[in-house]
Amino acid sequence: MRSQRPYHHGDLRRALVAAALEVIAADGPNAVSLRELARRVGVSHAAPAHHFGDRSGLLTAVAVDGYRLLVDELDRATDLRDLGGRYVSFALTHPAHFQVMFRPELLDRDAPALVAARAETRERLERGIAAREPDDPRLGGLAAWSLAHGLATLLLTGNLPSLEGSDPAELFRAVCTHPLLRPEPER
Amino acid sequence: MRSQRPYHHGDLRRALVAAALEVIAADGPNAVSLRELARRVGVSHAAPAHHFGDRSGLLTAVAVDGYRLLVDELDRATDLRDLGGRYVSFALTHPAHFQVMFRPELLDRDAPALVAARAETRERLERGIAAREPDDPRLGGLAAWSLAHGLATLLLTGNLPSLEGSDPAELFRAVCTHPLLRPEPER
DNA sequence: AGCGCATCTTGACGTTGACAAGATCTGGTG
DNA sequence: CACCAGATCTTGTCAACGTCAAGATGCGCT
Repeated sequence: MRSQRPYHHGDLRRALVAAALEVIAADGPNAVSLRELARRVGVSHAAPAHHFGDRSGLLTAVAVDGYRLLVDELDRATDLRDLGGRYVSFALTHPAHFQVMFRPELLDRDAPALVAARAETRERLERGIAAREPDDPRLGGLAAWSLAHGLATLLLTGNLPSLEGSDPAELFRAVCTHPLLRPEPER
Repeated sequence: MRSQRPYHHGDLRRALVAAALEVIAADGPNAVSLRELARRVGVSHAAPAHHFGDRSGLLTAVAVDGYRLLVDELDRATDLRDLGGRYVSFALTHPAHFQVMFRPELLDRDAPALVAARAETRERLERGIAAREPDDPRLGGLAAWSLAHGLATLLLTGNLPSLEGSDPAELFRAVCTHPLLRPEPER
């Protein structure tokens, strides 16, 4: 935040990620342009390339950042239902991160930092499931994750306009409890 | 499929949508370039603009196409669980359509054809819910839609590699029945 | 036969991602 | 303290893209 910009920005990498998050939150990930981010931050058009290689490198950094935040959030969960609530809540408080995290074609799929961050997240989810459903965590995990992820995605894509203002965690809890998801009665 | 291309293509609109679907299925929606589609189809670089206006117009046409196909599929459903199964199944057999349908920032949100197609789809979903849960279809619908949509999305984004080959409808049925989603016992 | 309009082409402009080569600064070694 | 190696950033360039404007072509209706 200096009036005269020195030759070295000092914290360019972080600044670019922050700028990218703003753009994504406003207009989605495809609106992200390396050149415009550079302009916003006040560096030359090719400066971002040095830190991220290319566009997908930048978005990968955003995704990694997101996975780290999500892990922090999930670590605070007390039980499985709370875990799901926090998952949905994270998606809505960090929509830019969440979108990028689940758009693999935008990312460097095999970047070590990304696979590590993803593995860490998955471990948290599996741990939450295993605590509740020790016998067959696979199917249970799938059910819980699908429900939370679907709710989050539908909310984020504007498909549930009537629920726009609701508390996401509360919503997940309600949906989770709904009798509809119980096994169908024999007919 | 003629050796000499006449001045008028004859079915350019449909051909462009088909080409777009190929590209999307291969590399995602951002990989769609009007110029490359034109090249594939054998017309000049500005021909697509006449039919779709701009890029988002083309993708909107793809989305509308997708909603129509989805409606056709959902109309075949016998009960609610079948409806969900068909939803997930559609997502995996028409991944290109599905992706675009749920990426609002790529579309002309208010295009009449789009809002009509979307309304028609939503009506099918609500009808399926109301048949099972006549009292409070809102929450039940949310639960079922979230579960189906989440499962579909996780499968499509490669987050469930171990389930890659499975039958989607079968998966939905299993997930739907899983006791995890029953109300938690009092503690 | 001929006209109007939808369809398609050609050409141009500004923007972007990516690459290459050079400028500037920083931290550590002598 | 002098100085160098490498990290950081700039400048210049290229092909590709979306979009617009203006012109060419041919279909179908009268």
